[in-house]
Amino acid sequence: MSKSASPSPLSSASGQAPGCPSVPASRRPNARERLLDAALKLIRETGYAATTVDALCAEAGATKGAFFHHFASKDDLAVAAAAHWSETTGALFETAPYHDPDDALDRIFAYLDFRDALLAGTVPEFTCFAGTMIQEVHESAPAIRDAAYACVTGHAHTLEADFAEALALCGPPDAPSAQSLALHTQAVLQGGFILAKGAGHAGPARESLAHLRRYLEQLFDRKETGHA
Amino acid sequence: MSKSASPSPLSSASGQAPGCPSVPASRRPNARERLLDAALKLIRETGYAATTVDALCAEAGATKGAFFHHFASKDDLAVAAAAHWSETTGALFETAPYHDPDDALDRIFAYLDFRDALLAGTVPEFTCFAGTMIQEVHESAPAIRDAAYACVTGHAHTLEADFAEALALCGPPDAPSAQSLALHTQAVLQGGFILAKGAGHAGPARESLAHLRRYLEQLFDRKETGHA
DNA sequence: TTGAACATACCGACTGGTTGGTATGTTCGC
DNA sequence: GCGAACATACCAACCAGTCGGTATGTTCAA
Repeated sequence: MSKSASPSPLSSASGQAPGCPSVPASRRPNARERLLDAALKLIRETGYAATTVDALCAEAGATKGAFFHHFASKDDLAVAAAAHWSETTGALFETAPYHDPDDALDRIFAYLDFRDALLAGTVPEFTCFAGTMIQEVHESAPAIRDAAYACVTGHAHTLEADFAEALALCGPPDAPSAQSLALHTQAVLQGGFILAKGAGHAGPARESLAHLRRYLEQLFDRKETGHA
Repeated sequence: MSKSASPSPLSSASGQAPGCPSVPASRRPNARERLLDAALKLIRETGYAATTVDALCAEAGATKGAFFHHFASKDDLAVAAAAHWSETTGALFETAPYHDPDDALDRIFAYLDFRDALLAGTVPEFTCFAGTMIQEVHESAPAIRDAAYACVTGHAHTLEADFAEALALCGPPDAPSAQSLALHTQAVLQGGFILAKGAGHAGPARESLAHLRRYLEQLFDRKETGHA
């Protein structure tokens, strides 16, 4: 995907240590959910291979027994976490206000504004879980790679209708396809995330997003509108 | 960076098993060099954390003793491998023919052609060693992250002069900086690599490169030239 | 020219801590 | 009292890193 997170909605895994007496661990949202949230957090911070099952359990306030009760293996958790990521970010994007404008092109630029606004907080908070996993396991764990890539293409797909509509209204005759544009949008975001990780801040991601905005403004011959 | 590799020049690590009688291991390019080549290959295939020192040694036809004779730690090798990557790809790009055209903008489009031509072979052969490492270690190993990010920015820097010249000749009045354009170029490449890893082939990377070309054509008001 | 002193490059068995995964309970809602 | 949801104890494989040793120079004083 490329779905990134605003600090709050996606950083929900509690770091509560096992043994904390206030709330019995088994009474909080079930261990499966907590383990999935922990996976999103830790894997975005340190990558898949470097995230151990023990660390996942500690972060989630669960035990190994709970882990292997819900997931057949670490890889199995990764696949489930990809689905979890799609759900979480899917909800975030579905209810976001960038769908409001009547004009398709306005919605696209509003989407870019929204993505820019998500570039807040620390690097692991706004970068993409799916992109991180794809890069790490693409050769070694096809099941995880496919699940993570489906997050990306799935999210890109939600942009296609707007691109198609904008293309029909004011696209140039030799325009690329809506699908290609939607995927390129995600590629720019993913690339921006990598540079942001290298730089240690969102700066490069913001700049690439601005270039993408300019590209689309030129492509659709819209020179104003954007506020970013 | 974002330097990627043509199959041949960057896939040089020999997989010769230890004990192969034809050429005594100690007579081939020294163990340090072989270990660095092995690092480029294996880390691009399976990532940094999942690449073990033993696997590196096996790939290089070296022993653990040789490994820790030349490198203080696995992290130390990663930093050295980043420098090695910069040297290897630096030589590839320096001697590439895209510098030939007299016009700066022509050189930029020739660079894009060259990058497109590098998108051959298998995914691990054309993707970027530096980008892979940045994503994995950005939070956990600052020294490696910085070394890898320096590969990217260093390569981007080699494009800045051409962008500056093109900007001066035919850039729009409100154009972005040469530095920002050079960095965005790398972001698009990196993002394309991630999608390519997810898809299992270079297709998405090629498409994003085509979008980048179109962006630059529009920005510099050059509608022909490109062949891609 | 020789040979002691030192340096570099490499070898591979070993270690102690870690890892993913298992085996065997316990708890509790129904 | 039964099965899902956990917990605890444990294990074999694996991992990065160590260490004593060898082979092959290089340096330089006698």
